[in-house]
Amino acid sequence: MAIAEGPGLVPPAPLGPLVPLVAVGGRAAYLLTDPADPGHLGDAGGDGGCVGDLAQVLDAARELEAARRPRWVVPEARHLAGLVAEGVPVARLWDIAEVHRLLVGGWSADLGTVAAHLDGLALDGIPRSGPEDLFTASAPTPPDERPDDPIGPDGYLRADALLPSWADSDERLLALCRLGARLALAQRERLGRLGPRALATAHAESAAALVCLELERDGLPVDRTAAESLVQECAGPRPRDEADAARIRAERDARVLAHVPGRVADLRNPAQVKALLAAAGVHVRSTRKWELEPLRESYPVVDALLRWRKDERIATTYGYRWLDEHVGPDGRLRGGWTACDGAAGRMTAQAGLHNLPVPLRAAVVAEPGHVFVRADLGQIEPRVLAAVSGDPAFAAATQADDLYAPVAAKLGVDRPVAKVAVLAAMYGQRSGAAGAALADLERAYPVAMRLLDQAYAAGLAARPVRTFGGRLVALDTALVPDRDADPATRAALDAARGRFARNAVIQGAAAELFKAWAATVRHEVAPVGGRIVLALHDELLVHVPEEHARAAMGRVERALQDAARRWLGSEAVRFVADVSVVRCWADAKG
DNA sequence: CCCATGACGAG
DNA sequence: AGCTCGTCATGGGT
Repeated sequence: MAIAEGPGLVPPAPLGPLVPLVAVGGRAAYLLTDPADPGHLGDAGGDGGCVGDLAQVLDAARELEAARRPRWVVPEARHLAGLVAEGVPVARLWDIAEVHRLLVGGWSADLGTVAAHLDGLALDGIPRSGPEDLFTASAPTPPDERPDDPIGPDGYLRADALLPSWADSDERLLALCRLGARLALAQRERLGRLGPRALATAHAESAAALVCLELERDGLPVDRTAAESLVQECAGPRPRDEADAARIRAERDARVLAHVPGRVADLRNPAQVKALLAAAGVHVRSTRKWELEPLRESYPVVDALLRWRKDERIATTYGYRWLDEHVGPDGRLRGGWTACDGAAGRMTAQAGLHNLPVPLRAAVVAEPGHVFVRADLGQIEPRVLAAVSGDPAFAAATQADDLYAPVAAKLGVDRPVAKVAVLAAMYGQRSGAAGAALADLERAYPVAMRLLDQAYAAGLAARPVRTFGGRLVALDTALVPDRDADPATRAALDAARGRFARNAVIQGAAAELFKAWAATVRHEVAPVGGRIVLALHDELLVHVPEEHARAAMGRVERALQDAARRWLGSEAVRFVADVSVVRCWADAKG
């Protein structure tokens, strides 16, 4: 969880020219900085920058990208959406928002928040846009002597600084560029204090934001006809109108209700479902799936209910409406992507891209002449634990294809016992019996176990932790007991924070490695026409012309070795990926 | 109309 | 095991 101090294992990335860019409304601007002195900015009048109409600035930016490979500095990656939409393979980025999330945790990272944070101003004083109320309208406002400065007279970023209403002149767009450069340099200075690895993480997180933009641009190839027939199997035919939809819904409900004659219940209401089940002689604490699953063999009504839920899920969430809304005329399923969530820093996706029900994966099909190179990381979390803890014995175990085999041998237990023990150590199992093996684990891998214990203790005490790559995970805002909570509730919440922290240092570090891998894959497969079309925590789907499938496989594998070596700064821990070529996502072995 | 909660999908 | 996310639904509040 701590950043390794001492001699840097990771060589500092070459700085390269930083080029702040902003795009607001139909206009944009960028300014070159002096690589030797990034604080010194160019002059937009000469060759030192460009400002004006968006299309014109993008033309110049495209040339600059090809010629100089600058590191674009943007308030958030979306400012580069214009370039990305044109298919420009933007190589390097400094995403101020992503770097802020890395440095201070949480998700809020608008430019006003970043500026206030770096300038040492209270965050609750940040001016917010919106209709002025009587209070703010009557409050005295300091004289505005520098109307073209995005920082207002109160020291805060103007609420409308990135809106077309304010950023409507060359002068103001260029002032925003200068502000972006200043903030990026301040962020870099703070990252430097955390060690060289944090700077590398900042670059990788920014690259992940570019991956997200391209995922949104390219979408996931879907065979709409196949998808519709899969939906039909669960949800029935496409309803002609509202009455038809109600009829189909009633038919689906009837298949459950028929098991309990003489009773009606709204199956979408858990309380009524519980009563319905009780009437059928099934008494449960809740109607959760894991509680009902063991009963489905003995009670037909339970089996019918669980089938109903599965079909209802398709009908409501992944049905015709979902296809209509998210699958474009080009057969691509598109949703929004974010490079990190507000917790440990995993990528997130909307439009169901991160939780497609397994049956629907049969509809994810490569386009004619293309295939998918599918790759997923094997046993990623225990391997990451070995890496971030620096435990030499555990690192030795990662040399095996199956990490649990040497662990089992060392503990003198069967493999399933070793696996449960390792997972219990990482995630804090409360039930079940990993007991004796857990104690052996402490003796066999004390360094790794100590890292987990320290994270747990930090969570208990509501102290923040940092991931291996430097991401701050706050623990003083979540899972906080009420003032009048009883001791038992407090203890439960403390323990929950402990488990959360223990999980965050593993899950967060795994997310960092995954994103570094994804960014490297993006770069490596581009020359053979490959595009990442899905990123799923430990799995990548790359869409590639079939004649380049073999080459792309090799590049995906090599990207892992490169990314892991750069991320970890050594080859002490082995990371493995299962890579295969498939036409349809469902053809991949699970 | 917003928000907490239950439920469930994925990793 | 345990943790994260997004989505849809209900129901109780404002």
